Amino acid sequence: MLDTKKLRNDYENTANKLVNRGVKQEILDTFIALDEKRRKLLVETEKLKKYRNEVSGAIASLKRSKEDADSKIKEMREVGDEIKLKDEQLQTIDYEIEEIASGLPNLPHGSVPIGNNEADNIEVRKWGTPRVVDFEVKSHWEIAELLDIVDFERGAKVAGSRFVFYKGLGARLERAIYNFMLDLHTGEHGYTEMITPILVNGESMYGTGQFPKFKEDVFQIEDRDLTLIPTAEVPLTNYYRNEILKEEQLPAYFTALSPSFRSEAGSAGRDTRGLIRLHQFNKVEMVKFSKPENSYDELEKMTNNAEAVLQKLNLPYRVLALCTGDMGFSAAKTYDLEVWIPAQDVYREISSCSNTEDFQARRAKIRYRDEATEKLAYVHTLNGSGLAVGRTFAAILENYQEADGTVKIPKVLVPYMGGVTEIKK
RNA sequence: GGAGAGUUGUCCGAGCGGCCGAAGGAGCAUGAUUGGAAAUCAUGUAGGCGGUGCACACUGUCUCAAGGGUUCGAAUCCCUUACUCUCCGCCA
Repeated sequence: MLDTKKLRNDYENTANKLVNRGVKQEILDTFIALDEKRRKLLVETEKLKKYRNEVSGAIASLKRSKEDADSKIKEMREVGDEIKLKDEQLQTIDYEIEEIASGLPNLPHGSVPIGNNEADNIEVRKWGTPRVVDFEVKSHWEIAELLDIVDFERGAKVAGSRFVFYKGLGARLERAIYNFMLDLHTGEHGYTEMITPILVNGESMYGTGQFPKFKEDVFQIEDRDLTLIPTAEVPLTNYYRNEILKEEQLPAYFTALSPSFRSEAGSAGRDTRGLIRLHQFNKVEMVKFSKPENSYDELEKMTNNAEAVLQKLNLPYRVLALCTGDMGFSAAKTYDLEVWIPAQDVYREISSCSNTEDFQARRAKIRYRDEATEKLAYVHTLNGSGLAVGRTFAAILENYQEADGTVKIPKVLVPYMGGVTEIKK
């Protein structure tokens, strides 16, 4: 949730930034008008309530001294009706305000490049050199089918399109990849491993910003307030929802492997083949809770943590700073990691690391007690993939393929593969 | 799934329809004491949304799981939902 006071107190500037992120000016104007209306009504209502409280007190003392209070009670009946009426009006306005406010995206950090779409993202750095080979590289799905380690057809039969079976050494490789990632983050980067609920309630989805705006992007359980998580960011960030943390608990680092479910509505025809865009995929997620003054350092560190995975796997990648037009709803700043996919001759997103500042914390009411000021303040929350496992699997197949389709296992994964050094036909 | 008990502040815990934003304790903060600490004593210690004010602040209102209801007035009575615990059933 945006701090809507910013809109009230610094309208010009804030509105500008929001318009840059695609919010319509009229919506903001409506918001301001409603906000003013609300405060006026609130003052009126509270005056009435004050009066009621005073008279109720008087009635109480009359009753105690056994005096007659009937006329006052009668009057208060009318005041009560009036209060009820105004409260209802207020509730309607509150609802309208909430509807607008909950749909407003986060404000970009000052360091975020201004731009409209992914073409305006800035490459921050590049790591590794794509391998030069003297044979025609195959796509990862060709390799996977050749080696019989991913079964796309039966995935479609059993569940539907965009679902797969990993099979044999394929399943083993997937498992090796995420165990490697988890060990790295817990062992060297200081994260606490979690296994989270995979179904969460609507309040959690609201807390991280998926609801109410992005309901059509997820799978929901019929007739129950349960949604399949689109990312472990949701349960991990909501872990501390409605809580007040002690300052010494910060920063807190969590990591979790989980399947992630995305309905991918609207992306029909894109990446229909292979492992890039599935309805269900594994992802190792990193989430941090930080004091506001440290959150941007934490973002850099988290991004480095994700990069470490790619470096140890020796997969070429680049880091992008997303521009204002390409960032997600909740983010104040985002770095995307893109891994080299040789068959398509492109870099493809494999991780996204964001600082949401207090945007999610405000929605999810995650605060801490600042010991210096003794005041409560919202924590900053960060999330990043460390990494998307399926896409890592695809990148390994493509970058480690031999002319005959054999795939060498990256050195760091061999122990996780029980000593297997290559997957061949 | 059935029956019962519960959910109060940072935590534990009391609470009669009005004098309850809420006893008591713990924790924390400040001060006294001490060479210093422990112990002891004293004082203070919720948040949301508004209003006035440059600000320190002052002030109104709301909040006792959530949402409704009864009432002049609800932590307290009624209803619904969620969660926790105990017993039974079922189950990996």
